[in-house]
Amino acid sequence: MLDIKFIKQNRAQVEALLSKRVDDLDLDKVLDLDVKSKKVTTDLEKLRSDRNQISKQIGQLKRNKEDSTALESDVQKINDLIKEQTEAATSLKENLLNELSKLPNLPDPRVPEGGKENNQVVKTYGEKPVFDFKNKDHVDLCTDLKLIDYERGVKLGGAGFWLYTGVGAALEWALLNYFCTTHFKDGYTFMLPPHLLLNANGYAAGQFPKFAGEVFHLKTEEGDQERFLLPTSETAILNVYRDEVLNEEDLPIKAFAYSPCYRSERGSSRTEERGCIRGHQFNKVEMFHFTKPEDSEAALHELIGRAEQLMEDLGLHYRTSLLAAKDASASMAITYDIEVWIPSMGIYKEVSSISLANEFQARRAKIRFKRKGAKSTEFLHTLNASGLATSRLLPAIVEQFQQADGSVLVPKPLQPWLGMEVIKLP
RNA sequence: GGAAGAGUGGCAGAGCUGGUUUAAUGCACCGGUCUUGAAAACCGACGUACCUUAACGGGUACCGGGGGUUCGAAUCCCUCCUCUUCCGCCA
Repeated sequence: MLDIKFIKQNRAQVEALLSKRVDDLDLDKVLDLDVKSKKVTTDLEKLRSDRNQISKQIGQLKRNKEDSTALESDVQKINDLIKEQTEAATSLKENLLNELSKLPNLPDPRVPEGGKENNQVVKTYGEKPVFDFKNKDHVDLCTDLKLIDYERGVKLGGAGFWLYTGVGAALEWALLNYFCTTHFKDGYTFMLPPHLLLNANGYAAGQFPKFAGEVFHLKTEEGDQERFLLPTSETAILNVYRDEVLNEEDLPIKAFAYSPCYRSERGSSRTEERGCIRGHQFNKVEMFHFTKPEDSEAALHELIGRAEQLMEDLGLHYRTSLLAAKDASASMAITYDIEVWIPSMGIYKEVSSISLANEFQARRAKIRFKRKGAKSTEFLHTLNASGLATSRLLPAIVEQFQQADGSVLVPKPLQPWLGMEVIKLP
């Protein structure tokens, strides 16, 4: 969420930046609501102040056994006004918050305008494999090698689910293990969060109300708190410190988590995304930083470097792009995507998204920190990066490393886990 | 699942028969005096958010969350959440 004060004081700048990602930008609405809301609030506080004062006088009169009925009826009148004003103030504040949370984050000046077509490739690693035989797509490869059972997966979970079996399950697990071990060794705090999150966490992360349709909601019995299945562990990690004030020396906090990601993906299934390119459940290791504002730029580069290193260790051909304003998530100031080459599709598919939110997420989740000796608190900066999403890597690995005889070479770092260098046809 | 108890400022802990308590007191932290320095002692400051003011300052809200009673709620009532202890069930 943006700071209404900042919008007020830097209107021209905010308009220039936001128009990169919003077409019909109209700041008048929020600014107007803010003025009205402040006016009503000030009036209301004055009334309350009056009431508090008179009530004290009543207390004094009562203690002295004197008559206070005149004052009591005065307060009664004030209370009627307070009731009216409270309703007005509440509704104005709600509207303001509502309008304010519709605004996306201010894009970083480096971010190109417009949509996808303006994404800038900033790095390419490796080369597209050239096959001197008829290469298969990952669905055929996974089926022939008995890595994934698509049909029985659908039997279990319905469309959009698959079942890892045998070496396939081991390969997926090896990837997750490799990533988690790497982050753990590098001093990141390992977190295994609950997969069912309270709705409050969805609001703080900005998923709700806008993207409420994209997650699985859990119907609960009356009286229970509403929960949803996490769409990414980013939602969980961000909320770990929700409503807290951290000390300067606690920062930076570098954490990572593994969880399946559950997404409803309504209306987004496409034939070219068969197999496990897009499903309702996929595995992802997520890195997260909470930093002081002055340290967030360095953290962004650390995260990009880490995600790229994992790709390079696996030997996969990929590219890194700086996303254009409209292609990136609205809460982020700047986002880089790492995309892996899927030979059968002839395109690159996202396996990591590395983003800097600045204080946008922290403001919404109320995560602050206090500098040593400082009087007041500041919002900290948050960054997140997949490191990495495995369910798209497995298809990339089998496709990029397939051999003429139908076997697949296992990337070096995974060989110890699997106990094999080649996955052969059964 | 059943029963009982409890949730107060960084921590501990009063207040909880409603109104001089603006949330006492202690500890911690911070500033100062003293000291060669430190400790001790003493003095002072010491929550968060928002509104208002050029500034000093003033105001409002917050005692787990929400709602209610009242002129007035940390204090009374309702409800939800969390924790502790005991019983039951259980991977």
